[in-house]
This record gives sequence, C-alpha cells and structure tokens, in this order.
Amino acid sequence: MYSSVESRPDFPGIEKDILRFWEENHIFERSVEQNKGGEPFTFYDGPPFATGLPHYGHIMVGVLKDAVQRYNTMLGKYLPRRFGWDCHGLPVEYETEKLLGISGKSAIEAYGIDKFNEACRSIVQKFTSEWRSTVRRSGRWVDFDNEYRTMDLDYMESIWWVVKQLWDKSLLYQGYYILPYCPRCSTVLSNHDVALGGYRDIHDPALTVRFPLTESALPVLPGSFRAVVGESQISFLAWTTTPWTLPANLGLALHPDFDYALVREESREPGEAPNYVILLQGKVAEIVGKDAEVLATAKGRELVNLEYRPLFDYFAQLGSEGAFRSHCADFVSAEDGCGIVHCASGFGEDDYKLLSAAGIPVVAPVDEECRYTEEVRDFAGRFVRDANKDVSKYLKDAGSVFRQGQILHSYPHCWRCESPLIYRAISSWFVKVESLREQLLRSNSEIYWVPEHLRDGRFGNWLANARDWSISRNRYWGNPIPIWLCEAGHYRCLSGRAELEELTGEKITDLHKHFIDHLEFDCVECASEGTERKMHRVSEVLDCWFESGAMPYAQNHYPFENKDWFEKNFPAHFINESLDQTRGWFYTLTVLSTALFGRPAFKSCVTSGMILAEDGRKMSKSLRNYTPPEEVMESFGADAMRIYLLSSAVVKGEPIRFSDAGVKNVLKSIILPLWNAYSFYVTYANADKVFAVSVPQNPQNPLDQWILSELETLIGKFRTAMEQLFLPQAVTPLFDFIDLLNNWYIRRSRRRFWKSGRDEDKCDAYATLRYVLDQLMRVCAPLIPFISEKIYRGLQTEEQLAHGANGVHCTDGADGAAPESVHLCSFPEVQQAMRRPELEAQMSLARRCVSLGRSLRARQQIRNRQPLAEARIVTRSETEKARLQELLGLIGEELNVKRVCIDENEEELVHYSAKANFRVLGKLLGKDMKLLASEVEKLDSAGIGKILGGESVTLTLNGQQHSTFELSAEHLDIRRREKEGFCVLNEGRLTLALQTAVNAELYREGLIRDIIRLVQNLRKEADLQVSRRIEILLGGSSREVEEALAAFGDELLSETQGDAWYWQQTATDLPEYGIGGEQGTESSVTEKVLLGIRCTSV
RNA sequence: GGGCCUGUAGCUCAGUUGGUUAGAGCGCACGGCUGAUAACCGUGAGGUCACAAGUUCAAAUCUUGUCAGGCCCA
Repeated sequence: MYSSVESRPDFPGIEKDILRFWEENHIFERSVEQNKGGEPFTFYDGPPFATGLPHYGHIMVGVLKDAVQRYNTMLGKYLPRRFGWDCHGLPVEYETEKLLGISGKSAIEAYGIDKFNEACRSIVQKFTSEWRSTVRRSGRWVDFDNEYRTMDLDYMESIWWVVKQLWDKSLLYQGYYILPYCPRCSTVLSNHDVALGGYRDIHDPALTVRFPLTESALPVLPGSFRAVVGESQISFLAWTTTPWTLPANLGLALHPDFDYALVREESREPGEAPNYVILLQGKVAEIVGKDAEVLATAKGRELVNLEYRPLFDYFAQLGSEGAFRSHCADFVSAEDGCGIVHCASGFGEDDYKLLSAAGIPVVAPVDEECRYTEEVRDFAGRFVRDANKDVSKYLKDAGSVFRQGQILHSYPHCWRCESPLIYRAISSWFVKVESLREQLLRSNSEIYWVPEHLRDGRFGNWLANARDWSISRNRYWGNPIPIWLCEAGHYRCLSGRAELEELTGEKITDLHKHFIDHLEFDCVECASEGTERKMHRVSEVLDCWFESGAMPYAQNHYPFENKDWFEKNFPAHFINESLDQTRGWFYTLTVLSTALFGRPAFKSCVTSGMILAEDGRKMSKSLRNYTPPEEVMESFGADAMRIYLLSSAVVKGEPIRFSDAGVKNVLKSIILPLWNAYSFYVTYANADKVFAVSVPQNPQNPLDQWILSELETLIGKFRTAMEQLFLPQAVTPLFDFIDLLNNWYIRRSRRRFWKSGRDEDKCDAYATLRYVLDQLMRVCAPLIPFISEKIYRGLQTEEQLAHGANGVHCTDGADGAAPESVHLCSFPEVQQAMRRPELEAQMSLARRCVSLGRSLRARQQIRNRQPLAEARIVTRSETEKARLQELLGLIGEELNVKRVCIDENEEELVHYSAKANFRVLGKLLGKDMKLLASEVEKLDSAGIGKILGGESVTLTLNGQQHSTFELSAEHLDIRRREKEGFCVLNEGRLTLALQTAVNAELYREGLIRDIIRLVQNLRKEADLQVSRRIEILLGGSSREVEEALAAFGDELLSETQGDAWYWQQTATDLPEYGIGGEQGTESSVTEKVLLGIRCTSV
C-alpha cells in the first residue's frame, strides 16, 4: 500500500512533519557527508549582524543559496554549509550602550572598556534562536553548529594575518578622513547616521574676512592688478559660517574659471592709505556695495599661489611647508560668499583633499569633545561652536573682519542627541585601494555576474573609481589593529598570536582590546640605535567590513590551519547577496583577495534585488505594510514562498513587490497540481494494488513516449538554467511541464488507469507516471524541498519505506535501494535516448487541433458532451499531415467526434491573403521593400493558391534596385480567413472544420453521456468508492431516452461501474433531471429523465 | 549632482541577431467540461510598448534627450 493521500492537504503541516523527518534522520548531514570524496563546491555565506533579526532580504538570499546548494549537492559535489556571524562594530556597541544606560566614549571609558566589551560579547548572539527557527522553517539547510564568528580567537588571528599581509605589501598607511562627528557623543557618525538625524535649520554667524597678501605676493599679481594697487595693501575676501575653523586656516581656494575683481575699499578714515580687496566679480555689488568700482579682473587661475598673512600665528611655521597661499579648486561655488573659500584641512573634506594634495600637513586642534587644544592658546578649552563669538571678536579687534552677519541654513544633526554635527579630520588607517584599481578590474573580469550588467556597470565602475579604504575605527568592540608603535615613531605589525606571545612572554587567550592593549614590548629599531623604548598598540580597532571581507581566510583560520584545503578551494564557486552589497561585502571581498592573492574571492555572484512591500515602499514594521515571513510560511507554506521568490525578477537584481496573493498563486499553480498528480497515482495504484512498479521499458503508447521525452527536455532546461544560476529559467519550464503532465498526459491517460485487468498498456501507464513523478520530484527538490520530499516518499509503499529498500527503480544506492530522502538522490541526467523531439512537435500540434476544435464548439454553442460525426483537419504541410496521422484517435476522443480526417484541399474552407515576409525579403530588397509589399497585398486568393501550389509569379516593381521580382511561397506570409457558412477555424497553417449536424443516433448518444454524468454525480454525492458497483434506476416519458438506453445502455453501465439498469415509465419516487439541449442548461433542455442509483455490492 | 537598473494589458512579468496581428499568468465577464483535481478548458474585453527626436525599407528592440520609479554613491 501507498500511504493514502489527503485530498485537501495542509501544506504547512506537511512541511513541519518533513522538518522533523529531516532532523530525526539527519538527512542534511548525510547529504553533505555522502559526497565527502566528491568534487568540492565552495560557497561563502555573508555574515549578518548578530544583533539583527532575519527579514525578507535575508530569507530571499537564503532561499536562493539553498536552491543552488541543494542542486549542486545532488550533482554529487561536496558542499558543507557554514553559517557565520558579524559580531563586532558600532551596532553592537550602540545596543550595549542602550542596555547599560550609558552614552558616548567618555562614558564607556568611565564604565571600563573591559566590562563594556564583555557586555558586547554577551549580547552578540541575542537573536540566534530567532535566526535558527526562521531559517530552519524556510527549508534552508545550513550548519549552525559549526558557525564562524568574527569575534572568535581563531577568526581574529587570521584577520591579523591579513592586516600583516597588507602591511608587508606596503598597502597600509595612516591618514585622515573627514567625517561628521558628534561633539556631545564624542563619536564619528556614518553617512547612514547623518541620514537618520537629518538636516534642520539653525542660525550661524556669517563672517567675511580679509586675508591680506604678503609683500612677496605683490610681484606675482597679474599686471592689471599690480598697476592699480602699487604698494598698497591688498586682501582676499573669504566668507565662512564656521568662524571657529579660522584658527586652523591653511589656505584659500578660488575657482580657476571664475572672474575675480579688484575693488578699492572705502577708507574708514580720511587720509588712510587705500585698501584693496579681491573677490568674485559677481559678488562685488552685494558684498562691497552697489557703487563699488571694479578696477581690474582676472581669472581664478591667474591668482594662485599668492601668499597671505595668517590670521593667527598658531601654525605660522607651516608657511614654510606651503600653507597660507591661494589655490585653484573646482569645488568653489559662485552661490554663497565671495567665491573664495577659506580652507582648514582638519575640518572639511574638500579642504583636506586640496591642501593635502599640496603637501600641507593636516591641522585639527580640537580634542574628543571638540574643545580647542593648547595649540590654540587664546581659546584653549573652549568648545568650538561656543568659541565662534570669541574668534569673531578677536578678528574684529585685529581689523580682519570685513563684514559680520548671520545666516539661517540647514545643517546636519546627531540622530541621538540632536547636537549640530561637526566635520573634522579623524586619523585613520587606510588600504591603498587606489593603487590596486587595475588589478581589481582584472579580478572582476574573471567573475560571472548575475545580472551580467553589474560587472561593467555598477560594480566595475565602483572599482574603477575606488578610493582608499578607511579600515579603522576609534572604538572598542572590534578586532584591534595589530600595529604597535614606539615613541620614536617606529611601527611594527604583528602577524598573529605566537608573535605577540613571544614578544611579551604572556599567554594570549583573547585578542580583544582589553586583553592586549596593556601589552608592551621593546622596540627593536630603537634597540639597534642603542636606545630602549617600549612599543604600545595603536588605539584603533578594525571596521567590521574588513572582517567580513576577510571571511574566506578567517573562517578557516588560514594560514594557521587548513592551508592546503583553502588554497585548493579558493576562490569560492558561488556567493549570493542582495544588491546593496555591491559596495559592501562584494567589494571588501574583492579588495582583500586581490591585494592578497591577485584574484577574485568568488567565481560567480548572484545579486538579488530588494524586496519591497506590496505598496511599492520599503517594508516597514511600523507601517505594517507586509505580512511577516513566519506568517506567510504558516498560511501557504515555505515551498510556496520559496518558488514565488525564485521565479521572480528579484533573482536578477530587480526589486519586487512581495505579495501574499502571489505566494497563494504559486501554491495554486504549482504545488497543488503536483499534489493532484501524485494523489491520482496513489489513488489508482492503491485501488489496483499496483505496488511493484518498474522503470518504463520501451512503452508503446505515444503518450508515454511523449511525456518521457518532455521530462528529459525539462531536465535539460533545468540543468542549463541552474548552471547559469538563472532561476526563473528553471522555474518556467517546470510550470509548463506540470501543466502538460496534468492537463494532457494524465487527462488523456485516465482511461488507461481505470480499465479493469492488467494489460501491458496499463502497466506502462503506471510505470511511466510513477517514473515521471519520481524524476520530477528530484528536479523540484532544490526549489521546493518539502513537497518534493513528501511526494518522493509517498511514491514508495509503506512496506518499502519501513524496510528501507525499494529495489525496483530509480535507484541511487549501491544496494539497489532508493534513498530514503529525495535530497539524498542524485540529480537526473538527461537521457538523450528518451528524447523524441518529433513526437513533442506532434503532440503540440495535436493540442493545437484540439484547442481549435474546442473553440469551434464554443462558437457554435455545441456542448462537448454531444458527439459529432466528423472533424476535418486541413493543412498543406506534408510534415504536419504526417505528424497528425498517428494522433487522430487521440484528437477525436478529446473532441468527442466519431471520425477525424486530414485533408489538404483548404481552398474550400479558407480565403488566402498574403503579406510580404519582411524578414526574408527585407535583406534582398532593401529600399524596394515597400513597393513589393504593396504589390503582394494586391494578390488574390486564387493567385496565392497557385503560389502555394509551387508556381512562381513575377511582379513588376519599377523600383530603385529591382524592376521585377520573382515571387515564390517562401517570400510570403500567408494568412487564412475562414469562408462564411462553414464551421471552420484557422490558426496559422492549420485549419479545422467540424461537421455540426446531429442525427438521431448522435443525439441519443449525447443523452447517454448526460445520463452518465448524472450518475457519476450521484455516485460522488453518495461518496462511493471508485470500485463500488451499482444498479441504475431510470424512468420518465421520453421516447428518446428510452431509445437511447436501448442503443447505448451497455456504455452507460461500463462507464459507471453499473451492473444493470432498469427502465420504468412511472418511477415517481425518483428525482427528475433535465438533459439534452444545445448547452445542457436548464433553459434549453430537451428531455427529462427520472434517475436514481443503488449499491449492489458491499 | 554622479553611476547603475527599470518603465510593455487592471496587476505580475516574457519578448531571440531590428522584420509588420506585441505574448503568458493572475484578475474580470460569459460559456463549457468534470469519478484524480476547492480543479480544468474555451471565448471576450483590456496596449499610443513612459514621452520626444534620430538611424533604417522596417524600431518595444539601436542612438540621443526628457520624464517617472528603484538602488548605491556624493
């Protein structure tokens, strides 16, 4: 016996049973284990933050990863699947700060870095159990027990090794990064944080300041300026809304293409020497005054490298290094201020880039709380924003202020404490990515991208314009940068634990900051110079992106362990994450692998699109605009959700709007039909007691041959799509195949299963259907692992399952037994011998004929139950005629006609018209195409008939290139139109005509078909088993019904498992039914019959 | 502001190297069929292929521009 099949299956319930089955029998572990000697397939799982919950984005990539992994496992590849967690970084620190009720760096340091870090460690895996349960429920097989964590000692040690490699290759350097910084929280903010906090309007001072040129600058001025100014004082005018940055001013920037004006300032006191200023010509009226006279102009580029006197003397010594001069820069705007920008390299990104390119050192004289340091002695200890007034006053007293005002502008604020942010230079360690650009592009060219455009598009562009990568953070919970420094400025980068132990004599059990920051050792270089100095670790920790990018090495504790294995299996065959990782993980993986090994870290990458809510917006918990994944899986099942996602555009990097209705739809169009096919097989096999079904051996029935051929075609398409990692092209053929199986193979084969006895054809039918289902489940298994497991196992009898030996077919095991799980099977190979392309074409033609016939019946309002005498299929094509010949019986049965014949004389039934075949003729005729097209349209039906018959016709064109053209059939695109008065329908080369006349005999046969259906309905209502036998009681006054029974009574009995029928004209105890009529509807019935059934056997 | 992607039926999407009736599924309406199927089949309505210009005998398809949406970056 096969287990009986629930007719209304509870898919989520089934899935949970399957999950239990997998776990109890360790199917996942065994599926990996059994391939241990096989070719390895390397996969890298991108680590999610250990402090977040899984969302649809994770589920999407999880499902895709799972499908690819299951598929490759079924190909026999060895594919362990380690999960990983990203455990370090600011998100964890924020969580911990919240938990401890503290905020900011000084608070953390007061609390104690050791306690703080341990608190971070303890909350890191807060959400592990939620992850496990959601991932498990989605059907994704992944090894959680052997997961890697970026905070583990081995992982961290490998990261040190990676840093050391970069160090040895001189790819690391210390520089500055200008970042938004919150003075109150004493922390750097990411751009994401800035977006969170948003911009708001605040009032700031607006100060216009004179920067007087030194005497040495005068000879360098453009001649026109020199002529006006002579020996007088001349100043640049610059404008700022952050006066506090002026003490750190080290340069001025002008736009090379703008026009700058020389203007004479009004004397403040009579007799005073004249004073001149330079500013943007377009701003003269606004800033100096309407009446101000422009005495000379020059382009910005003519005014560069002019030395001016620093406003403050704090950094005056930098004048010798190039500070206090004018520069050209494109970022200068003509909108605000004077068109001259005051540059403080410590407090602005543009400023920093400009001045550091000119070789001027960075100056950022503020502490962690953004108070001036001692360097700015007049304001030391003052919070910079508060010092704006002091600075302004100081400059005013010094006579430097040209104008003072206020401005209301939008300005970024901290999302946590709402303080206005400050841009400031942060010292950071960088990887010299810019020097690697060419190698990065070379690595990228080796990667197979889905979608393809990412390679040269988004990712390629990003690499081509890559900037040096800041990898350090001034934080606590992270992997400490393994660089030690002595007071003499000597650096030493360590490569691992052993080296540190050797240098310090300490046993190292943990590499986190609070375990190693106190460790010091002697500086070797100093020693060689004869002095003795200690080295201390630099304070920074690594950005967590560095750690995830180094995951290929670190998860294997490379090179400390697994050296050979890693080197043989790098790069990974496959990774998959969503589009936002192009600049994230994909990038960091590629940078590190290229820097270390000169290769990409992965050979192929599928980039999924973003998952949006049904309303097209981002999924948002507060908006409640989506159903949580757990609930979707609870109502429709994980399989439905999986195949919905995998068949969508999201796997080619486009966004989708996730819709519950879409999931429900695939449940109806894929999962349920599969279930129905399975249920059909089991129902009849159980009723027929057909349990030992073999692989079909050369079946003779074309239906069997055909579906077996279609199966091979499916396997081929599926494999190709999976090799190309393009899932929708695997799913579409699957959809199509399921339709063919249900709505053609099973429908057309039903009677083969019903008939009594056990002839060869019936055995072939069982063998074929079981084989097809079994193979189909193996094909589906990677995509919909639950239902395919359920059906795969359901296709084995309870005895076979109990004894673990199937022994009859589709075996994988050496002992001839079918594996107990579909996921332990190998993926079907394409068996070319089974392919019958010609038969597939034949069947598709037959299906088109049937479709035409059905459409004709609908048009003529003749119900399908009414038998008709004849259908004529008309085609001139010899191939089509030959193809149809073998399937006439099948077509006749499906169309309920007594006879189907093939005819080639279509001219009786259709008119021809013709259009030029542009595809063929366009290349031949070029510009004369239009002429010919209009000539062709003039052809009449008879003329076209002749051409079809093989004659050719010469058309006169009088065209530019051709005066005549000899036309034959292949130059034409023939259209057919049905002639009036015939019951005929045409589609392309195929025409079908129905004989619609219904004679008495056909009419009576139709009546019997109506009665058969009524009886079947009664049986169904009475819930009778298929095999229960009945007697049929009939009555009424209809002569036609009586005659029909006399003629077709036997057919009635054989169709309904009837033993006998009885006719009584006055059977008043029976209900009455209307039958016959054109449409069989109540209003058009032509006969009435009294009808009842009773069982004869128990 | 820059890069990349997308715009085709009410909805979700196919659409080959340019070739003349632009397809499918869902939904809707009507009809049919039904002893595996809470299924299925047929018919119908519904399109300025975002817009504009260009290339071409011929453009949903190639080029340019515009508009709208998405993602990333600034």
